[in-house]
Amino acid sequence: MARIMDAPLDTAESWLAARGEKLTELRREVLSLLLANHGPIKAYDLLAALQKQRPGASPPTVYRTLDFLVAAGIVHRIDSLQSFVVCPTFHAPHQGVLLVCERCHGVEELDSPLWMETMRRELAGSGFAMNQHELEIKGLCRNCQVVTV
Amino acid sequence: MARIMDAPLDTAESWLAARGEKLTELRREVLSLLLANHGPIKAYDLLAALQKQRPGASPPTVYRTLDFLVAAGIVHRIDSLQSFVVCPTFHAPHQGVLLVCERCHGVEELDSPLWMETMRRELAGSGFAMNQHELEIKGLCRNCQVVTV
DNA sequence: AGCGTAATGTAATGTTATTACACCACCTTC
DNA sequence: GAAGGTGGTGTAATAACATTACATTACGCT
Ligand SMILES: [Zn+2]
Ligand SMILES: [Zn+2]
Ligand SMILES: [Zn+2]
Ligand SMILES: [Zn+2]
Repeated sequence: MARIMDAPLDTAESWLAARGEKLTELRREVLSLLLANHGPIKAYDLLAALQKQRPGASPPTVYRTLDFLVAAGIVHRIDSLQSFVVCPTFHAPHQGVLLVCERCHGVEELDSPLWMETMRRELAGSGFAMNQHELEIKGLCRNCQVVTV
Repeated sequence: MARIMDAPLDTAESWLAARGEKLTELRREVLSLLLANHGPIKAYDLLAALQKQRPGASPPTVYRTLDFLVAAGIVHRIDSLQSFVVCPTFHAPHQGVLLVCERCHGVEELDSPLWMETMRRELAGSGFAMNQHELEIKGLCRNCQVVTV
């Protein structure tokens, strides 16, 4: 059961262990649901899914777990969608750019440290210290550019 | 009274007229409050301010007006702060980058079309059509870099 | 066993945003 | 100048998103 999800979960477990933290049963369930969703999910949708297997789950249950996973770098919060998505490369140091489609609400993560470094330098010139971990760019994904509707 | 605010309001009026839209009394009051605030303001804080001079104001009053002003390009919504800020250069075509300080929640708008064009091109390479009007970058402003607290 | 900290449960509340429908002002057309 | 359409606003209710505060449990350590 859920065999296909084991690898990322195990990776998360080691990743957390290296930080002195634990992937508890609750966290495992939440992360599993996040992975199963493919793409960003809203906190309350996640809560609804979680409640199917853990009836007592409440908003704090899911928000606490999300906060933890976000702090650990395993999950990213997408401000423009008020949603959460698993980072595809959380186990490796990276400077991801989150490409958020304004039409289908899909999110793609592009790792381009070189590009980020350029931006960082440009902005430093105007006295602003960019946070290199969570850059969110809105636009249209490849699919959504075609359809105008 | 409010003499200093007249110029931007008048500019907004002409700008809207050119689009076939009107700066009604309500919209004028809301925009005036936004201008008076300097920096981003939350919808419900704006509502509270508005209610002082317009007791019947309710959430739809302010959200409708904000939606209108955002659509007209006069106001920007800051996703990461769930706040709204007047665009300092709405009357001129521009491609602003919103530099959002994660500590003091200040927002600075940097107009750098050249830089934006570079980004647009880079991203187009990966099939993503960036929205050039609302790029939001998180980080620390000049003041907040000093203090670590 | 006794203690301290991390994790979770639970109830209530706070904050942000939308829906639905009523009403009015204004403009156009007949 | 009545009828009808549109845009703008009023009002009530509710939905959606997030946090606080406190109780309880799990678990490693002495
Ligand atoms: Zn990532
Ligand atoms: Zn899309
Ligand atoms: Zn602007
Ligand atoms: Zn600052």
